[in-house]
Amino acid sequence: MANAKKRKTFRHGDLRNALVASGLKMARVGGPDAVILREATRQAEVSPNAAYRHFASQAALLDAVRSACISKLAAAIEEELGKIGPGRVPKLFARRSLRAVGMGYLRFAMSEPGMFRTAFSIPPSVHEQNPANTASMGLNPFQLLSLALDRMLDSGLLKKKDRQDAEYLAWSTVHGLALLALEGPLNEMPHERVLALGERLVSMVERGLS
Amino acid sequence: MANAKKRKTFRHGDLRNALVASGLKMARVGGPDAVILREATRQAEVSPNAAYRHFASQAALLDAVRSACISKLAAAIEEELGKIGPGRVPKLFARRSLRAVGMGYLRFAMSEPGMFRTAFSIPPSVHEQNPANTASMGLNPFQLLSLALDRMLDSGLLKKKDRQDAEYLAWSTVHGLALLALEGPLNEMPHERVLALGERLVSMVERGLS
DNA sequence: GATGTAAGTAGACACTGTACACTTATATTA
DNA sequence: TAATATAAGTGTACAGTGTCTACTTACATC
Repeated sequence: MANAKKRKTFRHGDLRNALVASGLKMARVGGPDAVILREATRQAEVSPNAAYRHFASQAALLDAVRSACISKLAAAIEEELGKIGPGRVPKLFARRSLRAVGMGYLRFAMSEPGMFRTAFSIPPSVHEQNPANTASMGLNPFQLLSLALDRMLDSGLLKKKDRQDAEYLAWSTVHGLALLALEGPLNEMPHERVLALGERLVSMVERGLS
Repeated sequence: MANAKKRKTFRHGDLRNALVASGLKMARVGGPDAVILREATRQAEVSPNAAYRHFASQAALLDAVRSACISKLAAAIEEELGKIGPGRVPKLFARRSLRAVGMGYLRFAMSEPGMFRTAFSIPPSVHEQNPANTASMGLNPFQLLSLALDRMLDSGLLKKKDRQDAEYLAWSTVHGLALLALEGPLNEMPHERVLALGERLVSMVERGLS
């Protein structure tokens, strides 16, 4: 935890990354409101104002932390996608893709609530292609969802007229459940039950979209 | 805005309500984070610590403000429910009820983002029957949704086996869309378009639930 | 009319973000 | 190599926040 090596040089060397790492740690534990600039500098054993050489404000630091969180989310979804086979039967493949995205999203929300809340705490533009938001496939969570929906379309499970804006409909459902469970009235519901609801939810989307 | 009558008595007389009213005003403009205790006391022309005679902490004040927000949401949903007729045709009535609840919810979120965000900023228990959360029908938003779903069940639109926990599924969808639009990546989407998506979403729920 | 108590005030403290002026050591250049 | 420009640190200070402790005021009650 504590940076073992006491800095002997005047320069820190990697302060920006150190601050983001500390911020991410705080976000993980307490969500966006827990990302506190002074604490980050404290952990880096640096004066508070040193942060201002790398971030214009604590909001800017939080921005960087948020990107890191979104990237972790993308990674979680990718992992879920990776679990399904190569997809010889198109319709099955498409259905499993959609399910993987939805459940990967929910599972991340349940296991990393702080990061999840941070990821969505402040409006980043959907279409902004921030490389920091992606994982190994180079796609952000939204784009991974689009991918799954395209598979639905290609396999004939989704009609062309229903494809438009389907991202938003699907996204709304899992995002809503995640937030109700994390910082909403369902926060006392056990995670397994939330995930079970998630399964029903994804099924509902599958049936309801077309 | 400014309380015209300068208090001549030592006692304020109605400080608790004044603080909640100020808090509500702040929440309306800036969401939960804008509810600032000292500012509330300032508006009431009272010393900061006077608040502590009525609230144990600023979190307690925020709690009261949140309840007020939830109550406003319930009122908005009730209004939407009131617009549909007395319901001679059961299935039509049920469908319209569900739609009214969903769209009332979304419309409130779009027109009163600050209050909406405040309403869901911190976990209140679902089942706690706080009278402060209800409007004229004595039902909180969740219970209004249950009512609509019961109408679906009674009219035969929903099978008994699908009725269980259907609240959570339906709620997730509109809640998710609302938050994506308010403080999520869809915050640049025009409100009319969000509401249009909402219509599709409610249809999806209707088809997907059963 | 004395007195207990609810509702206010006064002052202090730790914590936050951040502005301004300063210093230090590295990088660039003459 | 020596001079210097600059990036990356420090120190001090300030306003704003929530909240603790001790004091005061005036209403209610006996």
